[in-house]
Amino acid sequence: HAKDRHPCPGLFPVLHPYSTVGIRMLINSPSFLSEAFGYTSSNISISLPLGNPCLVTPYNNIQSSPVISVSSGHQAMYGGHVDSLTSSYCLPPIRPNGAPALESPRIEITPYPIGLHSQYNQEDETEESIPSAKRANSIVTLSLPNADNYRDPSCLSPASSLSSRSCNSEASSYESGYSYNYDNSPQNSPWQSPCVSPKGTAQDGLPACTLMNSPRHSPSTSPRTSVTDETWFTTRNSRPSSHQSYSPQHSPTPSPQTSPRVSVTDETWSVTTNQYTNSAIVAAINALSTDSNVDLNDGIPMKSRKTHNDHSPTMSLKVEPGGDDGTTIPSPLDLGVEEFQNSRMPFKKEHFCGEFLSVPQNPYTWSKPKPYISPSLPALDWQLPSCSGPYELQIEVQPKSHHRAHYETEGSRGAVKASAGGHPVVQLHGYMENEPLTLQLFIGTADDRLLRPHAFYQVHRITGKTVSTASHEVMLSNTKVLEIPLLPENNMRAIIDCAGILKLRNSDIELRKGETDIGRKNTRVRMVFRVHISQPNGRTISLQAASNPIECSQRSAQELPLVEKQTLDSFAVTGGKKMVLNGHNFLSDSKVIFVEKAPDGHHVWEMEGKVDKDAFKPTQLLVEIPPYRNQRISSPVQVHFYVCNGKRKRSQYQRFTYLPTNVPIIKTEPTDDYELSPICGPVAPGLSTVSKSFYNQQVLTTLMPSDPSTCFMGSFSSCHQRNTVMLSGSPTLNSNSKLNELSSSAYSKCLSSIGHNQLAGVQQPSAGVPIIQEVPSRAIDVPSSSPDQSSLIMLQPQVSRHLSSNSHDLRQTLYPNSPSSSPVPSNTQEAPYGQAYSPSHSSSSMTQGQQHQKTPQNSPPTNHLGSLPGLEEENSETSLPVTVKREPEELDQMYLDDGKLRAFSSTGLHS
DNA sequence: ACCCTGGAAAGAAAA
DNA sequence: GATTTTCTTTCCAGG
Repeated sequence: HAKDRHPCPGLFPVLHPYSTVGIRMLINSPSFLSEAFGYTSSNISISLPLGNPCLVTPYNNIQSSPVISVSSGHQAMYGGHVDSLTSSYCLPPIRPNGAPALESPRIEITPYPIGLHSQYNQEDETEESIPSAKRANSIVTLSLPNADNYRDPSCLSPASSLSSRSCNSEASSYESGYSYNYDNSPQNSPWQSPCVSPKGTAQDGLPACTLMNSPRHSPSTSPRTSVTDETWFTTRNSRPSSHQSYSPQHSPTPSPQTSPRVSVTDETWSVTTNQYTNSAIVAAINALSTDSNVDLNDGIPMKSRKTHNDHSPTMSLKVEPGGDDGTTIPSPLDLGVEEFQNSRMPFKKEHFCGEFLSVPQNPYTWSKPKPYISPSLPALDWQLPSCSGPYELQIEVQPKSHHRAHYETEGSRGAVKASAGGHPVVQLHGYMENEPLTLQLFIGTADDRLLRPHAFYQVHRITGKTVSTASHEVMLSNTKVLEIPLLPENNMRAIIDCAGILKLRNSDIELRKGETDIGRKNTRVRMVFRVHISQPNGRTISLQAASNPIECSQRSAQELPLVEKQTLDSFAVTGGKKMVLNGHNFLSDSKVIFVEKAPDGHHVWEMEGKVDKDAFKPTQLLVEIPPYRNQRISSPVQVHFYVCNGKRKRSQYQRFTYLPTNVPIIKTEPTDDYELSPICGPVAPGLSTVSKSFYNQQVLTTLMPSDPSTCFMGSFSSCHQRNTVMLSGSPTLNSNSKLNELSSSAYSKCLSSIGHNQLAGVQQPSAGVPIIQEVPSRAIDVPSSSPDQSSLIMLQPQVSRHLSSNSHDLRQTLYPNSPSSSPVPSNTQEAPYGQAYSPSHSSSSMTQGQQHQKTPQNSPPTNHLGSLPGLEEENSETSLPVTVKREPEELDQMYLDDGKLRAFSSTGLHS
């Protein structure tokens, strides 16, 4: 029935005729998986339009069997699978205290048609066939904006948001990658969303649960459907934002392959590579461990935005100019909805029906279990090493330090370029197989905290004659990921000329339910590249490399001083030597300020270096290193400096190390430091060593505690252990250095996951949620005094102290340009943040521990990140004093309260 | 007819 | 609470 009537069957909610099919698909399809995860992690609420009988039926079915299993499966996954994870990252030990909590997954059915509404609405708009009643329902809720993907999935009703996500990203990715199994089932789509067990088979309980929410899914799955999706998006978008190039995956056929160079066709590419699968998996994982918590459960966004409301009704689609490549089929987004439909609808329908039916029939389609087998791909906010075993993912050519991102209301501002002209280049070394891989690219943060997807920026796919590299988009959680083929024939090297950067309006993102970051002055990003390499043993090695920071705001790029290079990384405490700084936006009266900060953020010392005004150039400064405050340090002291053009025009902190005079000045210090980074990624030429090392170090400190007992307890420790086991067990990861990396990543993951959990707990207090239960307990506990929390507390305190202790000025000093202005670390990242930022003893100890484990090469001679030699050097040179930082009160607030306001207050803005 | 861009006005938010 | 600054987002216009 649906099929006949609707051009876009996928959108159509009615399932029963195919209910069986739909279920099947759910189970098998990766997309489901992801979705399932997403749901699992967060509360699952299914919103049914009561008025709609059709829908009800399907739902019922779903609920009966599949649904319940979902949660359980989830757990199973966590508990059991973790150990067996193939990839190098570690899964967060999500397992709640006892399993029981999870046991009863709940699905809430809300009376109002929230979830569906959005989709339905669109349909309505698009198609008249939908029953009026239905429409009415849906319409009511539809207010949410479309582009939710980016903006606030959270804002959307739970169902809708989920669906949207899954559709966009994971599902789509699968499509392309795996045969079109999914394509066909427009109808599934709605059901798909829910669940698929990661392992396909495995998880005992994991049957799929199907939520119907996402009408979109279906669409996305099938190429043509994509049209609908796009349509959907467009319609929904409050603004013309249309650009968001959602389309990518939508058009399976169209995909990237078009590029001349790449011989690979979509199918080849995707199929050959498991990547897609991976991405799906990743998405799933993300949903689970990461984002899902945040957005899902709350169905309706607490905060409503004006923008959203406006649009819903409008169909105005922004039309993207053309299909990506000439070859590719225009994606729905690209075409106006109508246009698209006209051109494709017929095709779609047929296709749809046919495919849909066929899917179930063809057992083989589902046969590809690989994805399921290794369901775990690291979430995007996990910290991954850039090299492992023989493999190394390297950014051969770094992007320019400035790239003006475009708004949705603008046209594209082109691809990110390299500073020397041309475009960034990424290469995977050590890969000898003949199978192409997929290089993933997303826009990550460049602040002081751990790398994670940037909430306010998205990678934007650039296409056209000038673009030589094929690519296609996938949405993972709220992050758009560009997938680029890495071909053996190209030496596993890719020229990234197909990636631009889209800026999302701060107001849109900040309204997201789980978003704690603020967009203001948070304009620096990094291009993050990932590759997942399947090993013969079934494992998957995931590598990641992040570019140098890229300033994306027009204004900042024009005004803020930027240090790209410094000729000295360290010098004797006596100072006096001149150092050349290369960068941008230097003024004749620019000042170079050296500062030393205490772990708590206080400025222990601040000194201006003499700038040689005669030698001044807009891109170069000559500064004399000032003498350190303490001429008798016995070990190197880490300080920072920044270029200041005025009150609020400061560069980021650059690292500098003062060396004891009695010790020969070895410049290797910084280098070592740099190398230390868990991310063994080599520094790309032209990189700002300083910044790079800084980042790396952060990660290191944060992520690689050698002694878990010291820093992490409870869940953390367990995580640690688990990781260790995994690592040792994995052949590929045997090298010490690798271990480090892995462990670090594992840690980070753990941390981040914790953060998420907390977040979830905080923000998603809703009792009804099954999956989240674990989260809440943990999250809530943290602030309280439970042993396990110690770890958190340690981390937290630093953070809070850090922030709180600083007066306004301090804060600024600490985080000059960085988003830091948003003192509030997202819950998710707080722990790491704290550690990373203010190296505490614990962190240092961690480092040491690391050293033991690690290869000598990696261990820096002395890396007193946390200690203040100047102050404590006397006694603590070797043995780092253990300082327990606590600010329970603040912590409590931070964790317990949600919202930025809280964070702010607790962070000491008030101070 | 577009796509890029650089500029900059108009708005919004923070100081 | 008013005013000034700073930063963001939307527009324009030229290549």
